[in-house]
Amino acid sequence: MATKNNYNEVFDASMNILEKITQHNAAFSKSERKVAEVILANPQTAIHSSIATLAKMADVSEPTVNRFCRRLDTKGYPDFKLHLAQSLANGTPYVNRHVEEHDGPEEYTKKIFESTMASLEVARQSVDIPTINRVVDLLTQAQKISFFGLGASASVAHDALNKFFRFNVPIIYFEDILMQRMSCMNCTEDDVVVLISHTGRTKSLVEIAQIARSNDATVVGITSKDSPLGKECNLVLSLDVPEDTDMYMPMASRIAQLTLIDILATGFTLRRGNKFRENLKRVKDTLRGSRFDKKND
Amino acid sequence: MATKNNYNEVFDASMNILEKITQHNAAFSKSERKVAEVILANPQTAIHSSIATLAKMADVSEPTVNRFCRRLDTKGYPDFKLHLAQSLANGTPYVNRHVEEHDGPEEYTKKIFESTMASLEVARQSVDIPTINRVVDLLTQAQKISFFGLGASASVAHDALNKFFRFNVPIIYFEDILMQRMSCMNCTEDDVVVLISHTGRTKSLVEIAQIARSNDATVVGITSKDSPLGKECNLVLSLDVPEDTDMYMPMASRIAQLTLIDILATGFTLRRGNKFRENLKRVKDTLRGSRFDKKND
DNA sequence: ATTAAATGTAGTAATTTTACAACTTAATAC
DNA sequence: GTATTAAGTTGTAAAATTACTACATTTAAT
Repeated sequence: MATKNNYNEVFDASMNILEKITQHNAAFSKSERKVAEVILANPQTAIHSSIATLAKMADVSEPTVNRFCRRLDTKGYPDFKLHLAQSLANGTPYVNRHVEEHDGPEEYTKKIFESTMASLEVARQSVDIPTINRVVDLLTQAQKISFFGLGASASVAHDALNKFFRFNVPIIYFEDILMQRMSCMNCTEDDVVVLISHTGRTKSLVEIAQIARSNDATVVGITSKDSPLGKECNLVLSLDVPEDTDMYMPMASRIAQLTLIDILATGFTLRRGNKFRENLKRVKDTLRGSRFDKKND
Repeated sequence: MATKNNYNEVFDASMNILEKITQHNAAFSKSERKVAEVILANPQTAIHSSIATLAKMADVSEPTVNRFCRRLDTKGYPDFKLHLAQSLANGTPYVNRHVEEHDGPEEYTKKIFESTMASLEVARQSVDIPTINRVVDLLTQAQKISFFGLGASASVAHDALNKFFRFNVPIIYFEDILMQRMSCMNCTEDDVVVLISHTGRTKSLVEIAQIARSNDATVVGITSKDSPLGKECNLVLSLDVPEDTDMYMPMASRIAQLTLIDILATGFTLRRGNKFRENLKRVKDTLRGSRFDKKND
């Protein structure tokens, strides 16, 4: 029981207290709302104030502030301050992170960095570790690995090619739909096909999944679990990243997918051990010839 | 002088307290080190403990804990707890983020996500906003935009193609070195060439920069400022992301580059205004035909 | 052996929390 | 419509917890 509570505590800590305050607003009493306003107006001041100062600022009594804290599932005022401090630490994630029309370069740069980091955090929490482990297992045992994606996900597949190519394993990558199909028709049961699609609704990718499976290949989907593509896959690595629909471009999901590729590549090298690490180093060294030496410029 | 102190305070605040503890280790006294150990061993417990409990855990007296806090430039124990809470909120960035040989899937997944987020934070702080603004300016006025990269940066260029293609502006993208060269020979002064390279030492890319400039095109480098490539560019967008050399693969830098592409694309649409937004929506709508409808599955 | 630094003890000050009383509001009966 | 009561809200004052200060003691260094 103590463990369970502890877990919940951690979970709550990851949730933003400031958002919680705004959401909880209706359930507050008149005086509690006064406290909420003062805190939301200047959270930075709040964490450096004592309960007495804050009570004065909100023009309420000290116990009211205390009751306010408890209503938000904190142990009391000091605990509330701790939660508040954590919320403020995460690059002010309570403010609107969506880019707006009148935003200048400073604003949109900040917002995009922050929303990207936020979606990585979400992705991290949603990703299923056992599945990652199984996929790494499959990849290390595969005789041939294919990476296919279309549109924005094509560049993710491209990146996967770049990474896995260094492992000295046969890697297949095509942008062309027909080539992808033909390649899958030649699959065997020792092959792994990784299909990348944020929505999981791209028709030709779903078809490719079917072709690959009918040839006994193992199909891994980096896509949404309940999508048509997801249903056709042997294993699905899903990333619950809320997509920024404002911009009509997949941004956050693609970064999360790339990070997942990094993770798979890392898992791959770790599984293969030191011998393979040396191989990586050798591949890197061969690139030297095409580069300017660091010391000669 | 007051300003300078203020700046340092801001700097210190943004700096992780846990890292500060480890770095400061030499300056601690014997008992203070005991306190440091207890906190580093279990920071989550520390923020929920009173000064008395913590003192007992470290087997020292309460004032020692208090002195320990002050030595780290905090006002006292409660203030220290606030800083500690903030540090823990940022995805525990104090722990060793480098993947190690014996790491299991849970560990390396966590570490890669965290190090990716951390490098985005570093990138965000290092990026030069006025340069971004100028690059967006150039891109909106360009008659033709080219994106070139090699190796790992090729997929970044690929991604840029995907994004900017939707803007209905002539976009050039080649993976082939010779095609890149030929393309640059046909440049005019209204063209913008964006070259992507983490190291900035890839010979053929430097040559391409020279060719493009000799044809009066504007060359933008997403690369390191002092690199051979950087020196050949009209404008350089540098991202000071410390690369993970352990894995012999560029990971963090590429994510930062992609985020930068997102930012440029966003800046581009914002500059072009609403008329262009509609165009984006149109491009997105045409994709519908190749997709399974969300309601029909 | 002397001095400076480090650590702990005990008392004090600050802060938070609790218990209870006063007040407000809303609902029901008259 | 007014009185009555009950539930909920807010504040006061005292208790409990927590953190801090001054000073004494110990430890280490020269």
